[in-house]
Order: sequence, then structure tokens, then C-alpha cells
Amino acid sequence: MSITIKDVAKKANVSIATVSRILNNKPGYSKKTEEIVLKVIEELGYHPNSIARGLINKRTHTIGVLLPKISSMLMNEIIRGIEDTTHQYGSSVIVCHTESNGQKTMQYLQLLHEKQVDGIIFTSETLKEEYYQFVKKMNIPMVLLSTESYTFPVPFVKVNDKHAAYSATEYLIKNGHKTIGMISGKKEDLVAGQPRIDGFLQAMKAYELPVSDNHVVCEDGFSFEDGVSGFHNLQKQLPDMTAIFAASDEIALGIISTAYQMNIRVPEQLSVIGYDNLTIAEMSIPPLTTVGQPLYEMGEKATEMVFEMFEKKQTVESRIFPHEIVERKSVKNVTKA
Amino acid sequence: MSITIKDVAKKANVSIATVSRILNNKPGYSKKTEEIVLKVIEELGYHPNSIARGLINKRTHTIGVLLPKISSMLMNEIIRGIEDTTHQYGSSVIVCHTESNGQKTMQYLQLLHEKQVDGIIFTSETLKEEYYQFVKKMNIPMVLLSTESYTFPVPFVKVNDKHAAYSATEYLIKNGHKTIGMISGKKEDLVAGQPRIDGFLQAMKAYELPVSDNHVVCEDGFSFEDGVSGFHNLQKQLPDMTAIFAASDEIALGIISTAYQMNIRVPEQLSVIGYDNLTIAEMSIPPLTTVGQPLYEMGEKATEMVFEMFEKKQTVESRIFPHEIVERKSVKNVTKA
DNA sequence: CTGAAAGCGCTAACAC
DNA sequence: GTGTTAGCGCTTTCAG
Repeated sequence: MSITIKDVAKKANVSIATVSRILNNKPGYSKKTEEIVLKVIEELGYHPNSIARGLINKRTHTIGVLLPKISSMLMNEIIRGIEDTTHQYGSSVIVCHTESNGQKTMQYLQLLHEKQVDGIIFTSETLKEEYYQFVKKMNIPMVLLSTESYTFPVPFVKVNDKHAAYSATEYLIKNGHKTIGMISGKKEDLVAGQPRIDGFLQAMKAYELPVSDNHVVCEDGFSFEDGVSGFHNLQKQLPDMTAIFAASDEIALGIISTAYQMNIRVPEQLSVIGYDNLTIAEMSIPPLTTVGQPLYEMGEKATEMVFEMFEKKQTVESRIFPHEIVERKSVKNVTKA
Repeated sequence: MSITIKDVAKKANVSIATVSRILNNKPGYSKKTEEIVLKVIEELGYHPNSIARGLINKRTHTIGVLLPKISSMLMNEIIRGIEDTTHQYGSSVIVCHTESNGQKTMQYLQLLHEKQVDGIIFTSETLKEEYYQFVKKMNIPMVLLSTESYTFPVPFVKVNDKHAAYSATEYLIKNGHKTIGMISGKKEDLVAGQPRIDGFLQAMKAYELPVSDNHVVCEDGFSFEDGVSGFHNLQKQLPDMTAIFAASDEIALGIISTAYQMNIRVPEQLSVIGYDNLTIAEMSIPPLTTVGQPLYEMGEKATEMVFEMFEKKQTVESRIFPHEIVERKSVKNVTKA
């Protein structure tokens, strides 16, 4: 069928071992034979078969990335960071979007095992016991990205969500707001749910501002629609608020869009701060002030960690990345000068 | 190291051939041995090694997808369609984003060859001769997605861009607009550039509306920023226009955002129609009327085509998908009743 | 029904 | 420096 190392060996009048050596830069051949072989390779258009290689080396130069919903715009930057870096390591990535479905996730894990991937990046979702045990048996490195596990010893890279939420709230407070509401996504979300609420609450208390259950409303998720319904709910509970902290940019856009329809002007009458710093944050009207995470870099680092663990056969430390407040136009300063 | 078919065979007191047969449902074993073997597999937690399989079968159950920029939100839906479908076929996808860089693309092609992928989906970019020749030598199926080639016989799936642009323009015209401008992306883009301009021009002529060079401005790309600068340019050339056809949703958002800053109200004073129907189209203010493509389905179909070609060892026909006008709120009807 | 053995394309001892 | 050979984990003849 396809042309193999044997064909090259034959045509170059050397053994396949020699060809292999030249291909892999292992010592044991003369400059002259190298030239000949290289020429033959060129002529024949030979390309090594990495499947055969993988079988021997126990290394496939492939990693698997599990994502909940690829549609979430958040994932774009993360994947880019992962893919670029993986490519620099001479490897490639198999993407698996699990839709946050346990069964599907296990299927993918199975697949990745059979494909003998060198490592796994597990993204933005809770690491269930079942998953952990499976990967542990696979005996390959795994790192958590934009999520973390409190029960299993798996290194992660993420931002400190509670801290970031604190900063966002504090930003609102420092801009003079006193009655501040929050629209959260799914409360049960161990990473993006409660921690962000806690950060919000803590900031309010630190600045001795009133908070009650009425100040935060939890929706089903972090989408535009959740922002729409969340805003309606929050308005009933906290009609005199002047600012809202949204647990995601999509929620923030839902708020802005709904406010617009209700003739509430942002930021003149209502300030909004988001979370994520998606591309759309700068395309909204007004451009959205939000909490930014270095997503690309985080993807990059997670990838590096996987490869490092693969090489060293041991775990590495987790990384907490810094967040930042990206100031745009959706928050008004209301301090009385 | 890991547990292999041999271990299973030994523990079950059968030959590896028998285990293999059971694993692959090939005739030649009794119900009884099957039971035993299955039980041993369970106990040992055995998983077949698809690398070894691929070496023999010349089939890796992996396809490669080449994308220009994964960041473009357009890609999300497409990838989802591809990945979901690929998974249903029991295969997985390796994503490669080429950044539209020829050298990088060749590198990836090389990689995909070495990894012995079963097929390739080439997305949203011009298929250069070099690429075509390489894949031809690889002798695996390839299909073009959201692009097409006029010079090489590669099946494609896309929308008719010229036709879609015609529809969009016609929609504006039927809503009573007469002075209509267009902001195009890179004119040289063989797929999303000139064809859309042609569609625009043709519609204007069909309805006997005036058009000149002043009516269309070409930017460097299809981004938000291109929309911003494009709008400024177009305004100078065609100050009395009442509607704009934008060659992408991002361009449309750039227009809307700039118009907002200039106190031009959309759609009251200026109507805008986009192209792509991205998620953000419904999150903008006002929600964007745009040309929709069934991206998910297109990804799905392209994938099916690759597998069909792989099975049948022959090419398949191309598919033109229907587009639609997604009516939202950014176009105003200005017909005098 | 079942096993022995060859071999997929390549690497890694081990000889010469 | 270079060739020979034994596998990597699996499928697939071919005997029995």
C-alpha cells in the first residue's frame, strides 16, 4: 500500500535499522549514508507512520481535551491556547465535548484510553469520582482547567473565582454604588456558582453594605436567557439597586438587553459588570466592564503541565492565575464629588 | 505495562485469536467461551489498544479538521456538528487551526498524514494547489466545508454565497430601501468576498436601483473593527444611505456600535442586515436581522461525506445548503404605506 | 469451534 | 557504522 521504511531501505541499499536511526537522529551512521537515505526518502515521498511508532514507544503524541459545551464562547480562547501549545510540543489534540453528560464523558474517556492518549485536560466541569478513577487506572497525566477538585489530588489551573468576584463587587462599591444585586448562574456549580456568590457577599460585608437573600438571584445557568430572567427576578426583589454584578458576560448582556427594552439606560441608571471578558464584551452597547481571565495563557499552561507530568512521571503544582477588571463603559461612577 | 489481549487469553485459558474474535464479533467461538472471556475482560479491566488495531486495519478512526481561526465564532457550530457526528461514527477529530498560514497548514497536513487519519475536512479557506496535491498523495478522502475549489475536484458543502447576498439585499429592497450600501470583507476572498459583492450588485440591478463603486467598501477582513472602519468610510461615500448589507455579523455589530456612538439610531435611521447568524446576533441591541446558514448541519453532512467516501473509496457529490433570512429588529420597513 | 503463526511499520537491543 | 532480530498489541489466514 503506502510506502514504508522497508522501501526506503531497499532502494537505498541499507537496512531498515539504519533508516530508523537516521530518522530519529540516533548515532550510528555515516554522513554519506545519511545523504543517500535522505535523498531516497525525498524521492519516494516517504513519511513515517506514527501509529507504528506509538505502538512501540507507548507514546502517541496526542492529548485529549474534554469540554462541557464547545459552543460556550469561553472555550474558544482556551482551546486555542491548548491547541497552539500542543502543536509546539509536536503533538495534537483530540477534542471531546461531553455536553456535561456523565455517560458521554465516560464514553470519551474510554475512547481516549483506547487511543492511548498521552494525557488529558479536563475543562470547566466537576471532576466526578467515576472520571477520576478511570483516568487513574489509565495511568496518564490529567490536569484540570478552569475548574478544580476538592476531593481528588489533580493539579489544576484556574483563577480564584471568589477573589475575582470580590474584586468585581469592590469595583462597583468603589464607584459609589451601595445597593448592588448579583445574578448568579447555577448555585450548585462548585466552581462558578457558590464561590462567586461568596466573593460578592464578602465584599459587601467588608464594606458594611447591606445584603440579604434578596440581593442575589440564582438562575439555571450562565446564558443570555438566564440574564434576562434573572434581571426580571432581581428587579422585583431589589427595585432600587443601582448596579449588578453578573456571574458571566452572557448574563450581563441579557441584563443590558432587557434593561434597554425597559428603557432603563446602562450605565446612566444601572451599572453592570460581567465576568469572563468574552470577545462580545467589547462589541456590546455600551462596551462591557468585566472580569478578565487570561484564558489563552491558562490553556497554554495546562498543556505544559500535562507534558511536564508526562515526562517526569510525577504530578506538578497547581496554578492560580491573576484576574483583572477590564474597564469599559457599563459602570458609572456615582460618588458625589 | 498495561494489560493486553495476552493477559486475557492466559487467564481465560484460550488463545489470543479467540479473544480477538470475541472482541470483534467474528464467528468462531461458543457461547460458553464467550462468557468466560467476557468475564475475564471485565475482571481485568481490559481495553483494546486501538493503536495496534490501526496498524493492522489501516484505519485509525480519526479524522482531521483544518480551521483558519478557531476564534472566529462561526467555527463553534461547525465544529460541534463535525465532532458530534464523528463521535457517532465511533471516531474522533483532531483539530488543527492553521491561522490561514500556508506553512502551518502544510505542517498540519504532514502531521495528519503521519497519524494516518482516515479523512480530512478542510474549512473556510482557499484550497491551495500544494494542499491538494499533498492530500491527493495521502490518498484519503477530503471534503471542503464552507468553501469550495474551482480548480480541484474536491466535493464541498456550503451555502451559495452569491445567492444569499442577493437575498439579503433583496430583503432590504423589499423593505423599501433604495440607497443601500455594502460593507464587504476581503475582496480577494474567493468564497466570502467577491461572490457576496456580486450578489449585492445583482440584486440592486435587478430592482433597477442605482449602484456605483461608492456603494460598496471593502475592508481587510470580516471583524468588528472592519465594521467600524467600514462604516466610517461608507458614510463619507454614501451619506444618504438608509440601509447597509454587512458581509458578516461581526461587521454588522461594528456598524451598529459605531452608529450608536454617532447618535444614529438603528433601525430608525439606519437599517442593517448581517451575515452568519452567530449567537451574538440575537444578543445585540437591537437584535440583528441576518442571513443564517445551517452550520451545525453542514458540519454534520461534511462529516458524513468523509465517512461515505472512506467506505466507498470514491468521491461523492457536493451539497449546497439553503440559507435563510433571520428576521429580527435591525431592519426597518420604510415603504410609504 | 479453536490454536499457532505470520505480519502490520517501526524501534531497540545485540552482533559483527 | 551497519545489519539481524525480536517484539509492541493486535488481526487474520490456515490447520486441525
